[in-house]
Amino acid sequence: MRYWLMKSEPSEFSIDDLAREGHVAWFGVRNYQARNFMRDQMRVGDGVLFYHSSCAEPGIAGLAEVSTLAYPDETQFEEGHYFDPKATRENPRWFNVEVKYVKHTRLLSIGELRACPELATLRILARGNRLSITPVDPDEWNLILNKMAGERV
DNA sequence: GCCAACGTTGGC
DNA sequence: GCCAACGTTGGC
Repeated sequence: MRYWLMKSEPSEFSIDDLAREGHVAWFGVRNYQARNFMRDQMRVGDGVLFYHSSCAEPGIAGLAEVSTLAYPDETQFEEGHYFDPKATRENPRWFNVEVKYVKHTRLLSIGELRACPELATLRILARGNRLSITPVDPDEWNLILNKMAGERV
């Protein structure tokens, strides 16, 4: 069992949307590293920190769980923003898992995460990080869950 | 809107 | 296979 942090712009898809819909196909990832994480390493039941990015209050807003293995991302075959002319059904290039809602949490802002020395290793806090999907260490996961349960300092 | 940082592209 | 140019990400 592994742990992950997955970014989403709440104007596109927020934790509220996930709560309403129950689960979602994580389509549209067009970065090879992020794809490889989904395709090669994600397993059903993996824990997910749901992160709101590019918004007024960036931070971890909830918990989710990987609910399917990766399969070819349908949007690569369809006309539109995510279309990839080099992808074929025989040779798909992009994959997605599905993720299901677990719960809302209090918002752990990026500022609060940064302020915690034990979380300095969190990939999302690394300089210049842009990956939309990053692995989270078990220690980091436990610490973050504890912080969610506690009061903001 | 700015801009640093990074990934991707394509000419050579 | 190098590397400059370009596009994107995302916090501020």
